[in-house]
Amino acid sequence: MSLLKDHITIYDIARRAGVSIATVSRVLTGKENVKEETRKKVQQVIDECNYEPNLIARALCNRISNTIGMLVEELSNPFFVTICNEAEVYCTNIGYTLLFGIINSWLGNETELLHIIEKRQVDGFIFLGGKANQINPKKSFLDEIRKVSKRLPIVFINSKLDFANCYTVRTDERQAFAKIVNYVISCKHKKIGLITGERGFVITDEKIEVFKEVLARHKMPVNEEWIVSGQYLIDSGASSMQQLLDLKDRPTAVMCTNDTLALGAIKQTFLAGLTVPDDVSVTGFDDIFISKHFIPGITTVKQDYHQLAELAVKKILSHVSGEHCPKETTLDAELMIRDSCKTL
Amino acid sequence: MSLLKDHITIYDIARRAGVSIATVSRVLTGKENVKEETRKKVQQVIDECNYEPNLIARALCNRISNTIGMLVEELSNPFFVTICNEAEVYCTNIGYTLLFGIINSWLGNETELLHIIEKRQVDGFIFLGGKANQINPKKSFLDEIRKVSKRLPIVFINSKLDFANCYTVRTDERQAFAKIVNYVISCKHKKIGLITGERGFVITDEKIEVFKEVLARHKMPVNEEWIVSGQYLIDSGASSMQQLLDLKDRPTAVMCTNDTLALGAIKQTFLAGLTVPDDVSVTGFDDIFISKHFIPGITTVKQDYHQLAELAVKKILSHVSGEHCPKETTLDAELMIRDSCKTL
DNA sequence: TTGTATGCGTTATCAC
DNA sequence: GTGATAACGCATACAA
Repeated sequence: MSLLKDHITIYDIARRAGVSIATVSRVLTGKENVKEETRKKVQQVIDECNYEPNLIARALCNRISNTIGMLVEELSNPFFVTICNEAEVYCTNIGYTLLFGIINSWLGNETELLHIIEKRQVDGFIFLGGKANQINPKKSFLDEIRKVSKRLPIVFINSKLDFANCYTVRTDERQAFAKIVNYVISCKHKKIGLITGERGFVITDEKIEVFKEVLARHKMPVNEEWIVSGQYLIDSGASSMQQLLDLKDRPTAVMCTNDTLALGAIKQTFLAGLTVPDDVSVTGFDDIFISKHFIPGITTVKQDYHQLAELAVKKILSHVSGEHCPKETTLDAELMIRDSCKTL
Repeated sequence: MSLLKDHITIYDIARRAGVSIATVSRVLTGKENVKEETRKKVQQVIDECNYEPNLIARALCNRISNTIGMLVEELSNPFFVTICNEAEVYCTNIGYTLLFGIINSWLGNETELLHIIEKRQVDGFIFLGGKANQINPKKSFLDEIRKVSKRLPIVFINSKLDFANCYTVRTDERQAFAKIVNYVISCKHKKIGLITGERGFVITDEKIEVFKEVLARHKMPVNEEWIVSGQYLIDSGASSMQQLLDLKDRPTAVMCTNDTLALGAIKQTFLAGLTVPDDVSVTGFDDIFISKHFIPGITTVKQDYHQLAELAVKKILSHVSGEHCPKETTLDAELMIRDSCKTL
């Protein structure tokens, strides 16, 4: 039985210091005035005892837990992990703690996971991926989000739901993808293919739109046969690529809507006995950590992971402390030119 | 001000159901007897109101938070992430929540991070990597762990510290590494090199020992020049490989103490104009997700991520509930033969 | 400047 | 089988 943790409490400190618990609490929070002399004495006792306030008790008392729920689609995706990492580090530094919920791995549904975490009295939620990323989320999901958002602030990373206390931090993916499409075109490619993940998601459909728009702007025809959609998995990227390679008239450059797909596409190209970028150029999106180490280094677009994460947390904090903060913040992305796409 | 969350409490339920809060609490916990009729009535009100008990209050009352602190060295390492993912999912399913602390990214030191998390009244700690993995951790660190372990159970994944409430779940890395060394030898390689991460860590030094032992058992001489140590980073694996390639008499197979190093080693081999496995064979350890997708697929050893994570959590639970549980559990690993190591 | 008393939302120990 | 009531550890309004 380890229940008996016989922790030191504020009462112990008060007794040893010869003051009331109110005074101890005052030096703890540092908000109210305490005579310097007594403050010192109390602080000394605190140090001697290695006393640490019980954050659970404090949370119950304050109705603020200094805790944020983070619902992330999939930790196995390097893009998501990096953001979680950044968010976690930032939170730790400001005395917050993240409670993670991993959507895809959880057997129940997304809103159920939301409730499980909400029971722990988080001060807000951050959404990264998941249903919030769908073009047309189910009404039941939207209703639930709307209800929760009445109680707590919610921040969406790279997606957007327009309810009262909902915020968004996102990369301007339209602009970012336009950037890389333009780059590929500038490499003199006339026959450009596109491999995507699941349709019906913002991160997919937006890029398909942009792809077509930019080609149109350059008076280049869009060959629908060269746009192949699958899932956001390496194997899916591979099979999509094979599909393109099998074409009689195949593209000289294949763009992918994320790096995971590009990884699969490049792999498949090699397996087919061809080389990237000599036989076919490939590009990605996100700049996950392995992209610069892959062979060849993947030309892609780098999102500002750090800002994405930090701003998401900051929006929650602002909301909680009653400060005004913009509902939506958009970030730029950077084109990372490496070796997987060559100039013809 | 969102402080006013006007949550529904157990009092509201009690009032609406016409019973006392004690009765509501009874149906909530389900431990004590309640007349079926009143139980139904109360449950109905609970459902109608979508009432969810406040876990913060419950934790304060029970002195059990249903929360576990997980200190992980580095979330950017795919090996660690996978374990965290597994642990998180298992915890969610049993009503627990993990509080992560990311050691390397945290500016302070490891024990400070430990205290930050302990303030949240976690029921135990899981350590993954970090100083616990060192062969000779500093005394100050050991003292701190010993102190904390008097209050809370601690589980080490793939490392071991021998204090009262400390547990260990680990892959038998000695046996596992011996397995792959034997495999490489069985591929007729006579000249085998070894690339490692930082010395002074269990995961490194143990493998070096095993490497030498197995070679000796096969009456093969150990060439110290072929053992090159660096850090557990892709770039380090790359530069170590270059060092080996620069040798007049170089090995035909290069083993790495983890997959990250193998990634770098293979990359560098290609950059040097050579190919894996035709010019040099390479092996890894851990089987991170990208290893099977790399070109060539990396021959490596797969740890049982799922068991590693689940058993760690279970040991905490057992300890908390006063059940006996073995101090140490050892798991087997599986040799994953792919394409990066060929038979001569 | 400091102390007393109350509340935060539960669970658990008593009585009844 | 059920209902008061006292913890749990802290912050704070109000008094002194």
